[in-house]
Parts: sequence; structure tokens; C-alpha cells
Amino acid sequence: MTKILRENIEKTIDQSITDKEFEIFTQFFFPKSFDKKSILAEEGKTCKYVYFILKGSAYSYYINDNGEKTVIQFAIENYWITDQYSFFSERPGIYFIETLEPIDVLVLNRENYDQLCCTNQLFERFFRLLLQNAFIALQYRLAKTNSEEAESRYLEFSTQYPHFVQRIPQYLIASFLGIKPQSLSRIRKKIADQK
Amino acid sequence: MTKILRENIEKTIDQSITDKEFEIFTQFFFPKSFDKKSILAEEGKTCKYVYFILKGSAYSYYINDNGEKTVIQFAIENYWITDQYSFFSERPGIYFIETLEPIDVLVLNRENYDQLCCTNQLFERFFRLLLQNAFIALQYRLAKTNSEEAESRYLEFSTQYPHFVQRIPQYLIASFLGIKPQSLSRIRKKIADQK
DNA sequence: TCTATTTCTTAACCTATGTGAATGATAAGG
DNA sequence: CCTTATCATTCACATAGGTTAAGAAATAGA
Repeated sequence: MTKILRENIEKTIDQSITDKEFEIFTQFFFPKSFDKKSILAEEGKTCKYVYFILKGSAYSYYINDNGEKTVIQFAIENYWITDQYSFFSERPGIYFIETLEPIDVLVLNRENYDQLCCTNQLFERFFRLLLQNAFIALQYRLAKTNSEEAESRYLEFSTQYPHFVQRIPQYLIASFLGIKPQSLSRIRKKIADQK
Repeated sequence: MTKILRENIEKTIDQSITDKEFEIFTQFFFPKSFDKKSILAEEGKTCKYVYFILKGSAYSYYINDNGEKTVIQFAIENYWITDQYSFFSERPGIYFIETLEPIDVLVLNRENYDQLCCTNQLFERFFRLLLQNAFIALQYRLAKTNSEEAESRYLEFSTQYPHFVQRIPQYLIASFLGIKPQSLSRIRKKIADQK
């Protein structure tokens, strides 16, 4: 059941861990399930948890002053999601996190996160690498957002994350790409017509 | 001279460090100077260093398939800059880093970075916090890029980083905001006319 | 100081994407 | 199974921002 977590760790730190180490690691988590459309974190409230997704999907989003939603991140099985700002600073959050499908997660609170990092250098390293990878991917995404048109951003997204395209509503993908659903629809039509 | 580095560390980890600790820390760095328009890192070549800026300014950018430049980050005194992807993975870089003004930097190579992190938990924590803060700022910037118009992005940028507006050419600020110089000029005119 | 280069501004026109509204399609709930 | 939300598509029109080109202003070099 938690096999995918172990794979996730070993892939991230690029080395295998012992059964013992993995057991220690998982002791700091507790499993939880949520219905579709559950709110896992809310703007204005401290985001107390990091979630690792075992089954189902979720996404985080920002709501601007005009009440418009912008998708920050999608997360399916094997992904981590949280409001990093709020989780690390323990201040009121700036993003929402909401489930897209019914979801099974492993939950880590801040206290356990800190302890886990103290327990073993390996675990601290793991979380550092997670953040590092997330940062690098985000920087690249911003570079693309600022330098490519919506069509090529969508093409890159759909080839890189085909499993997302299948499971996630188009209006959310549009938001993730920084465009309106109607525009994405138009872009998809154009691509389909070209074939 | 390296006083600003010490301030940078203490502010980031939110605690003061001893003279001894600071001395150890700086031993891993070597100072260097570059002329204006020097290339500190190059796409395709491994970025071997992290730079801390003592004096002067630099910026990193991405060049897309059409040869168009997009600014990733600006850095002036008291800022850190590198190609994180390349530096941490030791693979060929994806961004350029170039000086804007003549520059004095403290340079840290990968070997020293690793050693420094091993030497004292405090130093490792420092670099983790640097990355964490950079991630959080970047995520927010992307949220704004995808949800706000260029005009309000420029207004936010210029109020948040007035010292950047003074020292950095407008065509680079435009690129940072994801628009063309002509558009930024138009936006500035509109703002000026409104007053 | 003079000249050449770089940067900024302006303007006319163009295009990608936004807006609003209507229609269909799909999925969800009783 | 029917009813109601939710989501996707399409279209006509509006607009922010891109493009091209020219000239002005600022800066750097000789």
C-alpha cells in the first residue's frame, strides 16, 4: 500500500533504503481519506500538513482580488502537495488545496516533519531534494510561460503529462496554463484540425 | 566587506551566528570580480558555482528555440544567483547568467558547498531556507503571472523592487514580466498619464 | 567633445487571447 | 430514469499585447 511512497523516496534520493528506515519514516505519517471536493488547505488558515497521495487527485490554487482562480499545481498518486509558504512559516495560507477525486493520503504534520528531519540525515536530504526538484521544475515552467504561446505550452503539457489530461477537467488545465477555457478549447480544435 | 553576507545568513536563518562560525563559513568561498557583460554561466555548460553578490548586478535568462531571451532572475548586492538545475545535478545548464554592471562576488563551488553542509547543521539549514524562500517567491510570481495583467504585474514589481527599476534596463524588466519592451513603455505611459 | 551604440518611446497595424452568450454534452443525484 | 449541475464547444466581438519601423534620448568609447 505504501509501496509507492517507498519508491518515491528511493527515486528522489537515488538510493535504496532499508526496511527499518522505511518503517521509521512511515511511523511519522497517518493515513486519511477525503471525499471529492474536500478542502485540504484554505487561504487565510495555516496549512498544517503535507500530503502524499496514495490514490486520487487534488490541486492547489490561488484566488486573486477579483475572485478568479488560478491553478498552481496538480497532484495525483505519488505526488506531494502542500502550501509551502504556510506550512514552513506557520502563517495563514495563501492558496487553497482541494481534492478532485475521492482521495487516500498520507499526512505529515509540522511537528513530525521536524522530528523526521532530525531523526536521520537521509530523511532531511529527501525533503531537501523534493523541494529542489520542485523549484527547478517551477522555474522552467515560468520561463516557458513567459516565452511561449499558449498553444505550445499546451502541447508540452499534454505530451509531458498525458495522464493529467485524461483525469483533470479542461477548465483547470486552462487555468494552469494561464488561459481561459474557451481559449484552450479553440487551441485544441486548431490542433485537431491540423491533423 | 563580507558584512552583508553575515547579515544575509542571520536574516535567513533568523538567528545570529558566532564570529567563529562565520569565519568557517567564509573560508569556503573565494572572492572574484567580473567586468560588465561577463558570462558567469552558460546554457549547455555545467554551472559549477553559486554566486553571492557583494557589489554590482547580474541576471539569469533562458533562450528559447526562436532565440528569444526571457529573464529568470535579477540579482544585486546581497542576492544569490546560480543555475540551480545545473549546479545541483552537475549536468549541462539550461540558463545563462550575465553581469549587468561590474561585479564583486563570493564564489562557492559544488565541492565546498557539500563540505559546508556537512561541517555544520546550521549551514545546511541556511541553504535549505534560501531554497525554500526562493521557491515560495517563485510560486507566487507564477500565480501572479497567470492571473494578473501586465500593468498590475509591473506596478507590483516596481513598488516591491524600486531599487531594481532604477538600476535595470527596461527591456530586461519587460522580459522578466513576460512582455515586450514596447508594451512596457506603453504601460508606463498610461500610468504616467493617469496621474 | 564627438560619434557610435544601446536603450526608450511612439505610432499604426496585427493577432492571440479574453468576454459574453448560447448550445450541447456529460456526469451526478434523487 | 429523469432532472439538474457541471463542463466543453462555438461564435461574434472586444482588447491587451505583439510587430514593424522610425526617431529620440541616453550612454559609452574614442
